[in-house]
Amino acid sequence: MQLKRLMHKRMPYKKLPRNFYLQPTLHIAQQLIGKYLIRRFGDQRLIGRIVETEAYLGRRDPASHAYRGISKRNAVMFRTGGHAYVYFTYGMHFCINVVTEEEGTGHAVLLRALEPINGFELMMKHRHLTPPDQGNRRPADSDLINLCNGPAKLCQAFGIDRAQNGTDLCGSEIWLAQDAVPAEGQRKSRDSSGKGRRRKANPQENLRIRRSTRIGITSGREHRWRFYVKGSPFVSRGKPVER
DNA sequence: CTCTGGATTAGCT
DNA sequence: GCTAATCCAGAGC
Repeated sequence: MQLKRLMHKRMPYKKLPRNFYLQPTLHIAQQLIGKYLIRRFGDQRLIGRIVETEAYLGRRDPASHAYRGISKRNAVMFRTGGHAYVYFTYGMHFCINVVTEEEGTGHAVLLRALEPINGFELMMKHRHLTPPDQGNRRPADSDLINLCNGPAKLCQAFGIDRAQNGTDLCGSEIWLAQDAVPAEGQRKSRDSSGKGRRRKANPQENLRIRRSTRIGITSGREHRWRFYVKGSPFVSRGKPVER
């Protein structure tokens, strides 16, 4: 399989503003599909396109770390939307959430998988996938697919750990972005061809977004609060809980 | 204080 | 398909 879409074309990215993160969490979880996680790392940028998310709805969600209220571990979840909640799990892994909605709600969206867009070599190095003597070779497709296809994998690839917990995503270390598309009024074409086909500036227009139950949830009735791109080879391998 | 199991992954059968 | 690896938050006593 040729992963030609991995060739990174220079494209302007627009950082998502604070207001984006203050919308309803389920809406954000879906809207994040197709957007980008970007980390400034030294003099380069690691970029991944989000292909899988899960919503966690604070105090009313038994599967959420915020279910039992604020604590030392989850305090960042209760900040205002647009912060990064990074937690440590299974004794060795980190996962990153985007905190959403108003301060005090404890809502968040887990980033579960990314399509690597830029910075493969550094991602591979972080993931310990770089063969020592083959630095300049093009990575194998299987390695690219394995870089960010899980919540802990993408954190490792992006070098995200405890130190990034609480990072303001409206800052300049880690942020989320969308493709910068021309505003409606600035389009060149007048489209007077009579077709009447109005093309909307929608970054998700070519994506087949599906939803399912969340992965790895074993307590309570599970909700269909997971969103992913159908058919993407970059989605994680976890299985939805069906019960 | 001790105990349990987890928003996971890699490696093996 | 199964499970070890390895920390620690939260629960229970």
